[in-house]
Amino acid sequence: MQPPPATTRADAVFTHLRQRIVEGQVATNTKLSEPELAKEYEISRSTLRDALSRLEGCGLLERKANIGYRVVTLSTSQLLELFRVRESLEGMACRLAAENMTPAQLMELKDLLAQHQKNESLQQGQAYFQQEGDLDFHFLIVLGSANKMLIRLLCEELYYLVRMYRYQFGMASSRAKRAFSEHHNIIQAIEDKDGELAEILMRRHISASRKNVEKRMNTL
Amino acid sequence: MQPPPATTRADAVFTHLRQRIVEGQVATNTKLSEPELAKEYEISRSTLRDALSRLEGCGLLERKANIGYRVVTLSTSQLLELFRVRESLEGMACRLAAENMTPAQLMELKDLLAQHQKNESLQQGQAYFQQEGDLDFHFLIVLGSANKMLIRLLCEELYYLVRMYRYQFGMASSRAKRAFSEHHNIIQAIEDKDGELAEILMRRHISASRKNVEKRMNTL
DNA sequence: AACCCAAAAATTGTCGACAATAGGCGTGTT
DNA sequence: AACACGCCTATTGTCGACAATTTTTGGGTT
Repeated sequence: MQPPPATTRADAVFTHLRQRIVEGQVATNTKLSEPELAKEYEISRSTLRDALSRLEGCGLLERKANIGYRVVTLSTSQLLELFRVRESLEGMACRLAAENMTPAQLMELKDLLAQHQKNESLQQGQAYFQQEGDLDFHFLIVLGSANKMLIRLLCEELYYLVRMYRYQFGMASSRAKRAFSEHHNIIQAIEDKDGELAEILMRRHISASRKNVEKRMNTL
Repeated sequence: MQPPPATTRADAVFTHLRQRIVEGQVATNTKLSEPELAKEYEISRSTLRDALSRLEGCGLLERKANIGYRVVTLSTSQLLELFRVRESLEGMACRLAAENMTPAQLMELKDLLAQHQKNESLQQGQAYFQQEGDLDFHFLIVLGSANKMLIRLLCEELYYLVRMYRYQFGMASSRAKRAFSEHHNIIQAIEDKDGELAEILMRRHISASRKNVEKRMNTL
């Protein structure tokens, strides 16, 4: 079930660079020098460019003709834009998950929630794990939608951006407790096969996150 | 306001190939031979690969390591998946358009509708123009959302797929008249700055299209 | 000192060739 | 005849070098 261990050099560099960018080891808005990066990875520029073009496809890099690649900038306004996109897409994903999720997938989802509850009762301050766990939760629901296009858009494109924002803005969630209970209600709606409600709850869940960020932004 | 006339060779080939694929001149599910295509366009494989990787980013090509690029297959199930994605994304875009559209953009949108009305009253059977016109309508609304991420997802990725399906499945719309009136109501909601209603109407509009396709599929 | 212009340096775009992998073909065995 | 194995061919992955464009640098003028 693991992703195959990078059959090609470009693939390995792609994966590695993606992690570096997401974790902020390559600062946002940095212009990438192809000769420099190629030398660093000890590959040719062709191979590197292959990797870079894929990163562009993930929305992590931007490219201008005759100028080069640049790491995307994470502005607060774009973060809010991302929330809007997630609200709509994940809302739909949740509706479809309620209709299409297999019992095995649902069980996995409930296990994850139970695990979160344990973790939460053990340690309150582990914002990092909670955040990754939150993303796992959303991930499983998207997979449950059984809509390949939705899965590709969210899991292979937008979620890397989401992780990038979380790493760099590090929003320790004061919302953790409430978010957990929202997760619980969402699962209940899915279990009841109530797609309409599931969508509404997911949209509110993400919208509440967005408003939380907006509020935090305004106080700065 | 035109897109700049393809600064680079790869860009020109990208644009040209994209049109060929969208219009079905390169059949779906075709495996692309890099040497062959490079020879046809009289460019090197490197340049071609640059163009191909961008087409992959548009969702028009799929790539497997050590095997190559292949034109995506358009199945009816994937068409229905695409409708679901559009329903959620364009619903959100329409809500945001109601909030953010500039008066100039709104006027442009109303002009487009008026033009459609003239065309429709003149010639009924011009399904092709009606379809492109329909896409223009949706296009303008997405632009009005003022959400760059939404605009990129819809206008630079999904709409090429939409056009591809329309070319190949050629669904002459028996829904044209109703769709037109739905467009009218959507504009009204936007003009009233009623984002909530605008979203609902757009979702219904796309959902109705989806159901129309589903119905047609079942009769085959 | 600020500005503009030209030459130089560096970077991206493009090319053709070699290496590694996948697919097809023929042979041999059961 | 069907299947398995190994070779051969074709395609993709990777490389280094050249061409075109951009950026920097330096000098000259106002």
